[in-house]
Amino acid sequence: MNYSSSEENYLKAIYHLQEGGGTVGTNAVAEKLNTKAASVTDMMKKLSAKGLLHYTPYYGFSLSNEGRKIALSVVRRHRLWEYFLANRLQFDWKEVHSIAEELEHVSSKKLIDKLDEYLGYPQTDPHGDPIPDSKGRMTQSGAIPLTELGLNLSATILQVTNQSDEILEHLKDKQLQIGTLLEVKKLHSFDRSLDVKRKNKIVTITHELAKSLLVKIN
Amino acid sequence: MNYSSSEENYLKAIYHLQEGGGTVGTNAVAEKLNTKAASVTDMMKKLSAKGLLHYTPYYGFSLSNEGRKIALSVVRRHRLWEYFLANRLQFDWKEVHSIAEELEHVSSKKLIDKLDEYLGYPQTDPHGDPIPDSKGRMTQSGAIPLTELGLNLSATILQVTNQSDEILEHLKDKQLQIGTLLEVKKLHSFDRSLDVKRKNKIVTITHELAKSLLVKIN
DNA sequence: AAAAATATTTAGATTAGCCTAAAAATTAAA
DNA sequence: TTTAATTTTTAGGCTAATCTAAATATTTTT
Repeated sequence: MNYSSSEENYLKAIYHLQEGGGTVGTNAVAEKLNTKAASVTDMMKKLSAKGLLHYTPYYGFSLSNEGRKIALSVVRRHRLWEYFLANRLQFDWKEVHSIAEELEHVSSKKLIDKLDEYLGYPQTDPHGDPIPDSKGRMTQSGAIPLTELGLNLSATILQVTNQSDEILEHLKDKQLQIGTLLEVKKLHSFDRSLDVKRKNKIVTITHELAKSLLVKIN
Repeated sequence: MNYSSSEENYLKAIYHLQEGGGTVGTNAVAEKLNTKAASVTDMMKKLSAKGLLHYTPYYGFSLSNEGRKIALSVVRRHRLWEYFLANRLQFDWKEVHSIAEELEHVSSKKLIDKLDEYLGYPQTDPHGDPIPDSKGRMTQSGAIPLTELGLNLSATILQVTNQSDEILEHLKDKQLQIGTLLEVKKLHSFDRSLDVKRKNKIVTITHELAKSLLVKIN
């Protein structure tokens, strides 16, 4: 019933890589967790022996129901702590991720449920990502990646899915944040970059970056 | 500059066992941490190699200045989290210890300093133990063990130094808590137990228990 | 002060999590 | 469809933290 930080990290990584469905490969997990493929294979054997994921050698893995349940509870802990850090302790939203990576492994269920209550049952973390409730349910909004937003449609940034320091820094530079209103004005086919209008200014965004910005049409 | 949870636990244990001065033995540490003497010896070699404690084989160990500094920072984290759990998340003071044992190993200094600020720089945790400030200083009150309180002197319970679940349960039963006013009315020399008056009731307390209750004369 | 009891250390294993290098399987390219 | 490139797994090692059992010190008792 209790899992090591390492096991939890693997389950969470696979959960994020699955993103909806399909299977995940060894290298993808290794890259996400900054380990080597051989280490991943070791852990996959252990986790599948425990029934937390389905594993076919050379083919890939996907979470079992039990595995997804655990992954969701880790995601819940992570995002609640992020919310706490940003909204109560006044951390900058760029700093919260790495601290939450540690806090998320403190396993008391009662702690997390009481924290949730104390925070007023927030729906999303400071990055706009939805927070699973104590039963693992998430209220999913109609979010789409900015790459799929039609021209001249007014939309709001809901979520940043890729949270590398680089991207966060970049967003700050461009003054794009959760809640920012924008419209796509032009699409450059030669490099797939986008010209985006916010207030009266036009900024250019690479396809890479646009992929990790989830927006909602107003 | 960064220590494992295990190393931190050993340093904290030795800190508590030293309690003012003197050296600490292998078995005492083993008992406190629920490990075996051989494990303690192994760790003592490592910690003394790192300069965190003074170690003479067969004689004992005591913290170096650097070791004490680390121990104090762990104690600080522990007690701040206890305070947070009890005063913000409404945990019963008996429950906070074990959760804080996990939280205390999240190492971000900035996190702890911001938490301290958020909580309003509390002086003591829910057990009445003083919380070291960010420089490791503690404001020590004139606390004495109940065993040393004179007869018929009115005093207040300040602190419970031994926090086993058993003791905490026992205190709840006897309705003794931080802040409770009491007087020692009688001392039974044959078993060293004490008759203590709180409000109008007299309760009997073993010498064992009295040792771990720190009080302050009013 | 010798014997007995206790405390501490050493020797040798074990487990989890990770690694490198080599082997095997799969997929892509010629 | 054979060869080349890539991906994944296996084999064998390493470190931190733990353990048991045996050896060595120290302390206490007689």
